[in-house]
Amino acid sequence: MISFPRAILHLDADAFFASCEQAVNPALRGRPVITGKERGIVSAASYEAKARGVTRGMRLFEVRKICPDAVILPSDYETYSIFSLRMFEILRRFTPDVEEYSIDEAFADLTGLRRFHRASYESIADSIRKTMAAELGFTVSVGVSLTKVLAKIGSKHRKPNGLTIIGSRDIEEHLSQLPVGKIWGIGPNTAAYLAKFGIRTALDFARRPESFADKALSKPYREIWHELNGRSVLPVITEPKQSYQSISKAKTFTPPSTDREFVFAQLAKNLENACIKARRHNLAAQRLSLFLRQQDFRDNGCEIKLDRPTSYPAELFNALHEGFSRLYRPGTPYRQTTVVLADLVAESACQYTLFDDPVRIEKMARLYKAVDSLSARFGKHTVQHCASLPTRQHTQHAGDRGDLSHRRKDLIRGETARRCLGIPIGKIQI
DNA sequence: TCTGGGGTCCTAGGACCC
DNA sequence: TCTGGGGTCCTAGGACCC
Repeated sequence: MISFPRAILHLDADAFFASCEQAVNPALRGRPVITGKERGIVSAASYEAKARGVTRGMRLFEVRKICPDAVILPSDYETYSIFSLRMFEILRRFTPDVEEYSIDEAFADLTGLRRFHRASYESIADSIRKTMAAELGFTVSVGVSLTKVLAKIGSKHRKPNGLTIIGSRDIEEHLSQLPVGKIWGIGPNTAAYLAKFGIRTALDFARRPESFADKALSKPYREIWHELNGRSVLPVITEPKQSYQSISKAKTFTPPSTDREFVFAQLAKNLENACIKARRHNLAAQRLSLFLRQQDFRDNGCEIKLDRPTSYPAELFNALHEGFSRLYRPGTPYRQTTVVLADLVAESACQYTLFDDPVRIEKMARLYKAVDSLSARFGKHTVQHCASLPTRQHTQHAGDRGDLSHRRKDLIRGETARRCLGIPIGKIQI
């Protein structure tokens, strides 16, 4: 248990995706910018758009009504990833202890660095904020406190371009304003549960005795309770994420379909995509899960244990088909399919069992190596399995576009982002 | 918040074993 | 056969995050 007071910083980019778009294209600055065109709902909205009433998750036709001059763009993850990397790099100039929490958020441990920087924690945080704004071309919001949970409350307190320090004497004041459901890690279910005990605000929660936390709550919530009381129990995780526990691919289609072949093709395509990602990370799955979501949003799924870890669709189609047949009900309209590759292990760690056919497996490995290199040159799904072909017929929506002009555009945009930040041109893997 | 896509972690309970 | 206690492993499902 860490016993001396810590200074944990949380940094949150303001309207990150929209800000990146404005940073690469100065003509968009000062204008309402929205990303998420490919999904039909708002992923991110610039502050100009938010001022006009645009919110996250809003449907785009609605946006066009309330904000006809909105610039609506498809998401461009390569550009966002480049800005994200630069953001973490800037933070590491101030402290080596950085946790890359998500594409637009980071935690950092500043404890003990006042002497090194000859500055208070507040002015270190302020320098970080200002450096970000100067070098990225958009603002971030920052919170500093004794724990991760409190730092996160701080960064949310004032946005955009905010800096909030929550010292031990300020904790109560901040918590008394905050509904318990707004705390990081407490969702609607837990908020409703806590309400049964008369807990409405974060302060109500923090004030309950430890015996309450021990008796009534599970581990994640006990940890939050400690953190709210200024005791740091959640570490800043500085090791970069190496691997995945699972890889999933999902796709919603509108309108919902009752066509067996079409629904299976969607599933098969998800499987191919999940496998491509697994191979890129040199991972192989020992378990395959699939889910079908009906029109009414009910899910049913099943799970299949695999005989041997694999990332080759050809080896998985039998299992996929078997699972699908178990789940599929004729006449039921489905709107989404999902594939999950789980129990992932490093490919290099895979051993042949007595029952495997090494020759066949080697052949398959060579085949997929060829498929992957063709895709690298000519684009994803240059080579595709027959079973996933029937997705082509009615999904002409954005996202399924295969034409080269989009790809060309993406490349150009990626280069623009690099030039913006002075990064050498080269392929980035997301 | 009427709902897109991609993840993580925790717990309860059953199976099985000594 | 009313019959302890304890451990491990696995799975289903819940809850939450961005």
